[in-house]
Amino acid sequence: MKIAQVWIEHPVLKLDTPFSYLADDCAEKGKRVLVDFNNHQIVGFIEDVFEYSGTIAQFKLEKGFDLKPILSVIDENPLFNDELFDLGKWLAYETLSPTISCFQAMLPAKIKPVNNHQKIKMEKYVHIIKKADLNQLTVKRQEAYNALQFHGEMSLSKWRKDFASMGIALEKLGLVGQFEKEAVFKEKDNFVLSTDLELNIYQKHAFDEIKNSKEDEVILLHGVTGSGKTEVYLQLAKDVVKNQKKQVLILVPEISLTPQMVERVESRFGSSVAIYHSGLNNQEKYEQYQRVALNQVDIVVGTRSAVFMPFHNLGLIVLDEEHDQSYKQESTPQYHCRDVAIHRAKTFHCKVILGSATPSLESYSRAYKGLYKLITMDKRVNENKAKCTLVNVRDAIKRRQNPLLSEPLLAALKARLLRHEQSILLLNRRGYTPLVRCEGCGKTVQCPHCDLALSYHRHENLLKCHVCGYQRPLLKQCDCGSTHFQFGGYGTQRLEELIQKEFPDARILRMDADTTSRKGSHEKILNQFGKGKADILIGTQMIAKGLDYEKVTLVGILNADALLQRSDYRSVELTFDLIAQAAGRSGRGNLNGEVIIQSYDTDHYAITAAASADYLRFFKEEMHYRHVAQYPPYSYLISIQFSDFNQNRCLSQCKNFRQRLSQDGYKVLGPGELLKIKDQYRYRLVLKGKNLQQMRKELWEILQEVKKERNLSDIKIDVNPMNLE
DNA sequence: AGCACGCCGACT
DNA sequence: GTCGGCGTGCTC
Repeated sequence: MKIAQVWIEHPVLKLDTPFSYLADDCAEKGKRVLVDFNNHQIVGFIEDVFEYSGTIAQFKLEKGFDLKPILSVIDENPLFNDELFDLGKWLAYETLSPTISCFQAMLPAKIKPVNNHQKIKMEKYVHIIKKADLNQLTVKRQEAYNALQFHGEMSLSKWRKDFASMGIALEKLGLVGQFEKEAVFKEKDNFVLSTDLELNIYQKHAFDEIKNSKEDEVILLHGVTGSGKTEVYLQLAKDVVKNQKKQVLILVPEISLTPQMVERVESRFGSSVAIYHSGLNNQEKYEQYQRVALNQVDIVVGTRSAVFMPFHNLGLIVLDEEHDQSYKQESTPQYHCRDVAIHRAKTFHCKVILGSATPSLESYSRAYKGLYKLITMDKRVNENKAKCTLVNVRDAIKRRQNPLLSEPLLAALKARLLRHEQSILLLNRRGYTPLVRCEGCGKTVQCPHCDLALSYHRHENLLKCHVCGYQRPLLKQCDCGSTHFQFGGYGTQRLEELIQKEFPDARILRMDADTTSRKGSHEKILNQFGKGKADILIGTQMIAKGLDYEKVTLVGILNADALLQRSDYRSVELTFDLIAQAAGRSGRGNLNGEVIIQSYDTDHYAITAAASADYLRFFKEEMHYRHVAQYPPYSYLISIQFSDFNQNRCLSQCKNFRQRLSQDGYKVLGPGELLKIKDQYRYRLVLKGKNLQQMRKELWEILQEVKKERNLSDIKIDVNPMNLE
């Protein structure tokens, strides 16, 4: 008899092990199955199938549990080949997360091995089921019959449209029958194809260097904003597709997968492109996934999860804006897209290009050490550079100017309005005011579920928690009896109001989590701005990246050092990235750009280096601090976070866990108390050491033991966490 | 996480 | 007598 090892999605998967079921011949590695588990029908994923020579009774004697049969095998063909299967197993160990969660993350929603699996959309088709004697048909019916015979099959809708009543007649005669088929992606055919742009000498140099590099090399392409990296990617991609007959994967952050970008790739490669991003619905994602699985596309452009596409023969991976935070998945499995890309490239023996104007310190230091090949492009294509002005907010306040809109910024805005040019203002805080304080008792209004202040949103007259989403109306009276509240700080809503007051005629668009909550509203706002329907775009960090509008000649960064005040070891790097990226939005066209940076601290190297677009200076300064504190890239971190509504249990389990760690070759920081979120108390340990493999191995072994215990607080592991706030 | 099993209190 | 309270333990 055959026994299948099946991964299931169930809380007992805390012990990350597959369960055994009695299998039939259809059962095969990589297929989904329906099984009975504790009187529940659930979906599982087959790890492997093996022959067992004994009986069920003998099996029970040997292993101590009964064997139930697989109820049904869901898939006709395995969802994974060996490469993808191994990738999933590798990912589970790499991120120390449940194997089934990795398989789930790798597949589009329609075919995830989850319990409430979805229906795949079917479409009706017609084909000939009985050969006709043409002489017995009218001329019109013959036409319809011949057309169908020529095509073999036709979608029912096209059949009905083209041959209406004749079609129905043929069906009634029993000559033509309907059948169902999976809906497939309808290819567009109206591509406006364009040819390659001519590369300048810097682009040509980069192109040649990459083309001539070793087969499985990782290349860091450090190119300033506007240096024309995309054109280099596209021409390399074309080379791989045309000359090597292999596929290319281009990964981009969510935010930069704009219609402009899609258009650009499609104009080069036409219908052989698959686009994969969060804007697609589940059916569309499934269709794109199938196109890749069936080897129908040469190029995939997609966000993080596209790194798991079922390629057959991958020839190149491009990871654009490689420093971008959105490449890290913040829910289980907490993988970094870059790590997966590099791992897959190794199995396919293909090159990886990491591109960025502000590379992550990890990547740049590896390139610096020679582990990656470093290629630099430091000239903008249009050769002009934005003029950068630093405004010290302290001085502005002394001169009785508005701390949010200093005189130089107001003057610059006014000038753009007069010249009909556009401006972008970045304020990394949404809402009206981030703080509401009672004047009677002096308390700030807190979220009842989190250790955080509620933000005031004036349009809806609501107080909102930006972490858990809790909201309530602003009460007229505080518990202490006072009816006076003080509104502190500035959010994007208040900024919008302020600017409208200053410039009553200006057309303003605001883009933040509040105005983009509905699907597609993001694109809508950008589209309007792109078409020149607004003069000023106000937004949070979501407007800092990727936008490329010719008419934008002013970028204002209003609270440049807000991020610096965070305690996180990465906050300086984030500040630099944000400012450098935002500044890169100005003067993309032929007009000269200007950037105004307002900050309390105008001497901090993250701000001055970003203002002068000096990555290397920033890199050296920041590496010095990382070295002193032994933070990445000088060490590796693993965060172990405990959360529980019971504070004592949470803390004691955290402490217990710490006891188990040998601290051999690494340090343990903590338990550190984190802010309460959604009524969950949180404590965290952080491992810090140079030997990641060894830390991971020990942690894996401890987790195997710990997870056998009952009444466990929730444990979340993050290998190489991107933030430690 | 569910859900059965089990052993004690107050009810038609 | 028995209905049901929720502590405990198990799931191929």
